[in-house]
Amino acid sequence: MTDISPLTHFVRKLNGHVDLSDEDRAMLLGLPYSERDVNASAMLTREGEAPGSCTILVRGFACRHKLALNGNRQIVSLHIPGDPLDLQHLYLDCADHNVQALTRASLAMVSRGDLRRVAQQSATIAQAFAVSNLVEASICREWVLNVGRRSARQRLAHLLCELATRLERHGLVIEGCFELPFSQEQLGDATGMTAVHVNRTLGFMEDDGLISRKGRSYEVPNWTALKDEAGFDPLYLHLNQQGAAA
Amino acid sequence: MTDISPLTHFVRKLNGHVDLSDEDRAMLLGLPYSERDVNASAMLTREGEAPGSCTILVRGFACRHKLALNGNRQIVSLHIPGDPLDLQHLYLDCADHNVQALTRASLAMVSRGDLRRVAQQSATIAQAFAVSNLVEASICREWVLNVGRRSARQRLAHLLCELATRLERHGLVIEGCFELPFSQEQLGDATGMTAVHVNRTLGFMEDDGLISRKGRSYEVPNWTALKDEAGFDPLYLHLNQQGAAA
DNA sequence: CGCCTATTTGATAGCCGTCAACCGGAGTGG
DNA sequence: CCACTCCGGTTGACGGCTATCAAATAGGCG
Repeated sequence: MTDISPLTHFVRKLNGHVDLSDEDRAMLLGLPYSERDVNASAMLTREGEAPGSCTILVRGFACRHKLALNGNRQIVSLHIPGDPLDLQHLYLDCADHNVQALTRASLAMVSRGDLRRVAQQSATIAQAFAVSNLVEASICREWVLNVGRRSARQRLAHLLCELATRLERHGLVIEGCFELPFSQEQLGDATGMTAVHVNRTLGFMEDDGLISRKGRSYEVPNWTALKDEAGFDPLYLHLNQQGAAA
Repeated sequence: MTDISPLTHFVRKLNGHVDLSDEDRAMLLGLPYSERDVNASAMLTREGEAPGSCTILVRGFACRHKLALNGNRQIVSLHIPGDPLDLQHLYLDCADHNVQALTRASLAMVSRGDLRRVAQQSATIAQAFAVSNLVEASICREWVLNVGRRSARQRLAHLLCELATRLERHGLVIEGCFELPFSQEQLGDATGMTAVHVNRTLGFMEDDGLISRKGRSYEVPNWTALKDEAGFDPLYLHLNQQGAAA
């Protein structure tokens, strides 16, 4: 398979969940899609809407978020290239959260009908979709733990571990360095903290040598130390089944 | 269908997610199962295990929970009669959380093979399983918001609203009264608070007339007031599609 | 009646939110 | 080229919500 299809990362992700056959991969890579570029902070879905087609994040970062009464925002998941952004709408008609781009992003729009079709033609693909949704749910459970029962420093450490692990699978971590194009306010919205406290806490973590930062790129000199600090166990990411090339 | 099958509540719940045909309901109610009674706080699944069969909660209450490094526990979901407890293990091999009974409970154990079979025979049932998992994920997202961005009082108010709404569908709320057989420590584990603070906060809510309590039974004199306090919008429960009798 | 658990209440400490100000870089327009 | 603006990051002071520690009370079950 050529590596230039916008769906490559998506297929690679699915292949990490189940063992796709060559035909499965071909079928997925052959899905008709239209590309769409959006600016940073573009709203992709609003709570209560019924999205028409399914979106796959090709380039850039996005999040799901919900709002409390007082306007406080809570990010409930972060998404990297290759992540489907509304696979759940194959089965649910109404969006229960907002989806928003965090950076400039490229999207591949695939029709629900076409996705349903490939899922009907291949039980393995259907299972891959199911697993994708279930892994998202597992990550969400870990976030409840993160936000509910860990200190500010542990929350951030854990988030960094998770994102690094997920990015690594797409080759986006090089020698412990990776780029997280999130503002500190966004990091706070993901961890249930204020931007000010994110700033301070990252500063302390840097003082302690857990991380080093330059702008929004992060370097982790000692992964073991960071993971121990966070209590990070990648089990919940369900990556055990290593997929090969897409 | 007779109303005495242990699977009745389960089928009714699925029927609330999709429109099951009469044959679908008959197929589900005809699933072979073995019943099992467990004591309060019995562990049903442990993180890291690979459950053999699927469990449906027939009577009593249960929860999923995870532990932080320091031993702090976070309950990530609460379950009432009719809820499947490991439907996700039709697709995932490894449990990413613990499942534990909170009261004495009756379980219906169904083999993964049998469940897979009915899902293959009826696309509607397969969809119902998918929706069940997705609704659980939606509830989990709401919990992230709850724990991350709401005050202690709002968290408890929201939890009460959610549980009352879910219980109501099974006829377990009578004139604003319902029974929540959870200790205050468990309520704290679900909302990211300590038992002491749960106690105080419930006391203040009672002082303010939002709820009244006798032991572990709760009465809500004014639902609108409680929902306003919590910022409760039942959209995320995806109950729009009202199922009829099971 | 006695044990054990859950609930309740009090006192204290600390993490984190809030408010506010300042700084720095990127983009814009004169 | 420089001034201006804006947004994000940084730092400080202060307060409040909630955790922690501790002890007393109540309730369930043998």
